Amino acid sequence: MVIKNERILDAAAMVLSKRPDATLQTIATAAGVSRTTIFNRFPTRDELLDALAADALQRIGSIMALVPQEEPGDVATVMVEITRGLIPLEPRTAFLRVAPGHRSDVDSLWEQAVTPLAIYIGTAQAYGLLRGNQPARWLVASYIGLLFAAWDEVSNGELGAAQAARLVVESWLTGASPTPVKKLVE
Amino acid sequence: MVIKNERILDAAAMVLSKRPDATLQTIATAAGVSRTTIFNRFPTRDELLDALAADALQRIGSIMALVPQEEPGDVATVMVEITRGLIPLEPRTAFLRVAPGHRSDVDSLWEQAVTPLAIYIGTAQAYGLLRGNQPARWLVASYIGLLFAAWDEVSNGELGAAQAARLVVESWLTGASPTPVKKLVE
DNA sequence: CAAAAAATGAACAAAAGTGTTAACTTATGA
DNA sequence: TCATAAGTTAACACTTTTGTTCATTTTTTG
Repeated sequence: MVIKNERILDAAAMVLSKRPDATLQTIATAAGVSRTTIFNRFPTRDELLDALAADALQRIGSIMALVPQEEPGDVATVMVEITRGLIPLEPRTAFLRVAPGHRSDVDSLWEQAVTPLAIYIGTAQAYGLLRGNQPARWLVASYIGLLFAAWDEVSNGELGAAQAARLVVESWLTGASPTPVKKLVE
Repeated sequence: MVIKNERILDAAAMVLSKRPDATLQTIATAAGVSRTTIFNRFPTRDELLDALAADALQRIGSIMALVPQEEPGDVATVMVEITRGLIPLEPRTAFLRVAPGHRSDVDSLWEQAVTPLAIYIGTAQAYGLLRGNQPARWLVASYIGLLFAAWDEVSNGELGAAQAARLVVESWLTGASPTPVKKLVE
């Protein structure tokens, strides 16, 4: 019954993203499961949080792994693709920004999950496809910042997933100024 | 001795931004103060958090209030100005993204603090100074997202305050593409 | 249908955190 | 310097949460 684990993780991710200090009872109720069952699956609270973080980072990593590592191709196309993949992850990953009590290596795991994107952005800069007068690190951070903003808007119901993905890439690439430099794909 | 209140709020903001579930003992230690003293100043934990949130939102609101409400002027200049004001607020405000247990009206107070910017952005759109094909709400959200990203980079020591402010506005206005539409002020 | 596996509820101990109180010490200022 | 205010330590009761145990019920599956 691995399926019930999913229900627990699902509920935990949802509840914790709103209340990082939520109790196991709250999570159990949200999962439609008794508190004892959670302890059967995850011996301690921390292990639940670990599993949750590992799962979330794995999901993010597997999307990030889709970016090409050799030739950068068309940046807009690539970014739209991964953004479309990342946006729907929100329910299971948004808590990462918030929930405490994780293992301390969460930061380095995050860094690791994002590495393919960082490499890609560095390469694209080298090809002159992204501006060279900003640190590659900032280009990554700003993209993630926009992704988080989009996650919020989607979870608020202010944006749909497809629209959000488009806005993130549009904003990240061409900003808020009128008459963008070039048209985005699609 | 209002000054000691400041030390407590300072420490609380710092500690809570890293660990939203930090105990009062942790905060007290970080403030170099005994736990009892905190209770003398703030009768309950929630009241401390309330005071902290109110202070943080007031700081943000007072910077946001600087944007012109009539003629939009030069958007880049305006955005650089408020961003320069917002970046240094990080130590006292970053916890807002994270710390739970606040009064439930924190969201609406946040909305309220950001309203001047939202109005400004709407006006600038109407003047054709910002792209019209994105919801004003997203233009606000994306700016905030970039601001948060910059807060992180500054608190990591990856960026200096001045550099961060410049990057936020540059990214928000013109994005990551090469050959920006127009040069930013300064 | 019957056996096995899993989930539940209830009760309990242990730990951690909040909030209170009181006696003691340090700082402040008239 | 003396009186007052403020801060500290220590102890305590209370509450909440975690984690455990076990008897009972439900679900799965052969």
